[in-house]
Amino acid sequence: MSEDRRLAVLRAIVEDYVATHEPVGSRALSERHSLGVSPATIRNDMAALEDEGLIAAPHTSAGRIPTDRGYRVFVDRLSTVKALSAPERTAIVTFLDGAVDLDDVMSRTVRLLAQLTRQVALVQYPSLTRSTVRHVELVALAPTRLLLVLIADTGRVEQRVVELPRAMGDSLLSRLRTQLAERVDGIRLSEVAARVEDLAEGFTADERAGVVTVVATLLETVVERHEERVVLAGTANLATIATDFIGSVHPVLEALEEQMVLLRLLGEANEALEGQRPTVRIGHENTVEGLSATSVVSLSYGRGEEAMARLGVVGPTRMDYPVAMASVRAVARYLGKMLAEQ
Amino acid sequence: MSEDRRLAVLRAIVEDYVATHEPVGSRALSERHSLGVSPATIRNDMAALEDEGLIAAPHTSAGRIPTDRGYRVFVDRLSTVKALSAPERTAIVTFLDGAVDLDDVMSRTVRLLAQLTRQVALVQYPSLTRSTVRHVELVALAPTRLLLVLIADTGRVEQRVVELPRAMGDSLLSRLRTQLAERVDGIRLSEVAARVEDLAEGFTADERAGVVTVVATLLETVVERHEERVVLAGTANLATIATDFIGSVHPVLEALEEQMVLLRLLGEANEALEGQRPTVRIGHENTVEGLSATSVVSLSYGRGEEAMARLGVVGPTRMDYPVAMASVRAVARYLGKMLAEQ
DNA sequence: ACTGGCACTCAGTTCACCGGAGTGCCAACC
DNA sequence: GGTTGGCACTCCGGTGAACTGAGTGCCAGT
Repeated sequence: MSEDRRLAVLRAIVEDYVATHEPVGSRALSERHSLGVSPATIRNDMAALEDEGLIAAPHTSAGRIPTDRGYRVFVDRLSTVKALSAPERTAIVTFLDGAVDLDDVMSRTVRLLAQLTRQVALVQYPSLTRSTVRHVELVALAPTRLLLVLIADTGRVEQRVVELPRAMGDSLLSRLRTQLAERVDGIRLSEVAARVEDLAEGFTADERAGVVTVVATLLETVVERHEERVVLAGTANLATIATDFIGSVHPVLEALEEQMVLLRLLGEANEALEGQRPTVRIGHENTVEGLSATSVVSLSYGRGEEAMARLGVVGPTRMDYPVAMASVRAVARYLGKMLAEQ
Repeated sequence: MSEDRRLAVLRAIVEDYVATHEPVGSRALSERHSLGVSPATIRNDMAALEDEGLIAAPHTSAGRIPTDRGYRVFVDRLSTVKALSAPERTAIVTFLDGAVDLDDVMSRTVRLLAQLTRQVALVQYPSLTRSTVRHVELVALAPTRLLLVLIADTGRVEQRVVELPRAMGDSLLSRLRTQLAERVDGIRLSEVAARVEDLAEGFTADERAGVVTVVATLLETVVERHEERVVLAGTANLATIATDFIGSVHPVLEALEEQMVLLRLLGEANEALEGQRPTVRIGHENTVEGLSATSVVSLSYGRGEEAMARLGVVGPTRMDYPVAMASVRAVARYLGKMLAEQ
């Protein structure tokens, strides 16, 4: 009993099951795939695969369905990330070009990915800490109130209202503005803290209270995990495949409404981008409660070599992994390219 | 046969049906409500209500359920918008206070409303055209590239990258900045166009090309319907009540993913705020395809007298209208108050 | 090592049956 | 005239028996 054929049988089972959503039996397999052996032989292989824990039968006289471990083997050893078709690639380009600002880019990207994969898509905003400051602006709203606007080179804009302990004159404001610009424009967000900690020293005792407040707000903006924003689309795709989820769509939808959960699903952005294969987390490998029947395919995107954030799709374990992986990779690449051009 | 009692029967039917989700019969009614008459009499009333088209029987020997018209009468004539309970009111305050910026306010508001009503909640961003300009800022990104940042008094920030036909010097840039600030700071967005149309006249022929580009981008930012942003939460609540929707949740989720649809659902913000009762659109009254089995309860919110945008909830026709209306009103009021303080 | 044959298992469907909830109507009552 | 109890009728939904068919596991033969 050759190892090769057994894996071929596993692949056939995964492919058929993903296509039909029904347990697949030995006869159907021998008819639809050219395995060159009879159903009886396939049954022997299936028994072996079942012993290995790669497939399972929902009940005695039904066909087999892949287990999470079966999908794992399929993803790791039996599938290649194929390229997208030409129409799909042009779809990506036409869909994403013409976005007017970062919000627009993100929302188009997530909808595109949902449409390509027919799954729920997630896209994380470019990480603030991994980008650089394009400009920091202070706008006077009232005598004791400023608006602090931080613009990152990815196009991302963060703003905070600053309540000053006392009024700040125009001249102080413009000096502060200049000083801030000198110190942080063009600097990586992660280094901003170090650059501004002694900023107040250049000001008189009178002025310091206001300056300190501004600096504190700036640090807050830079550090905060609020930076990690994730947008999501395609929840309607959950409904069509609801039958898979044992307890209906509810727990899944619920989990997906939590930003924290989305972040955990996507995982950490890794530094090296080149040659990355999408990360696939299958079923129980996923530690988020309520999502143990789903898989996540995700990948970092970024400019050049450097990862900025992640994007991916969430779907039932019996999703079409090759398509999902190909789409995720293609979209991540194009998005990275777009952000680099900005 | 008194009109009053017939309406009391209708009210009882609506209330019971909303509570149990099951057709309600005459016996159950006489037991659970003190109508003071026997089931037989109630049956007579029910027959009359059915003739009027306010209730219907799913089949011969079942109880009755309200029709869309029945809900209409219930909402218009039989229900008052009761005040929220004290814990609910404190929940609103604690939930919304501590938001750091407008995005945060919007996302907290929509989640709050979803939680209070256990429905899908919608909140529209404060309309740009109805607010005033707090500040317009130009940030040089590159010799031929500017970032135009428009900050509205609601805290809303819009940004656009401007590609200049030729490089713009520092002095021109700062003159342009000053001129812009003079003309539009503190002005209603709707009047910005009129204020800047002749801006280029104050510049030399050389300078004009750049100025015109900036002005054009500003107008685009101000006019665009892109301004109408709607956030949504609570889609998980759809799943628990999925049984109501004939064709499952799918068409509903799909419709809710379209921004345009959300806007149509919420409707136009009306000018007068005071004493407003939430607008209720019931079942087929709703023209959006795929949502003919849902109702929408919505209301304008704003600062002082003036409406800025709308918020509301979407749910099955058999939702608890009094609760939905009360929650929508309370949240709209508090949100208006918060934005006024900014 | 592969194959055909065969007995066995078990989900899902169909069908008939029954109980219960609810109605509509009628005759009696106040 | 409005209200009530009584009663025949309808029809949904649940239960259980019988049947079908897909699929398996195993064995003996090649």
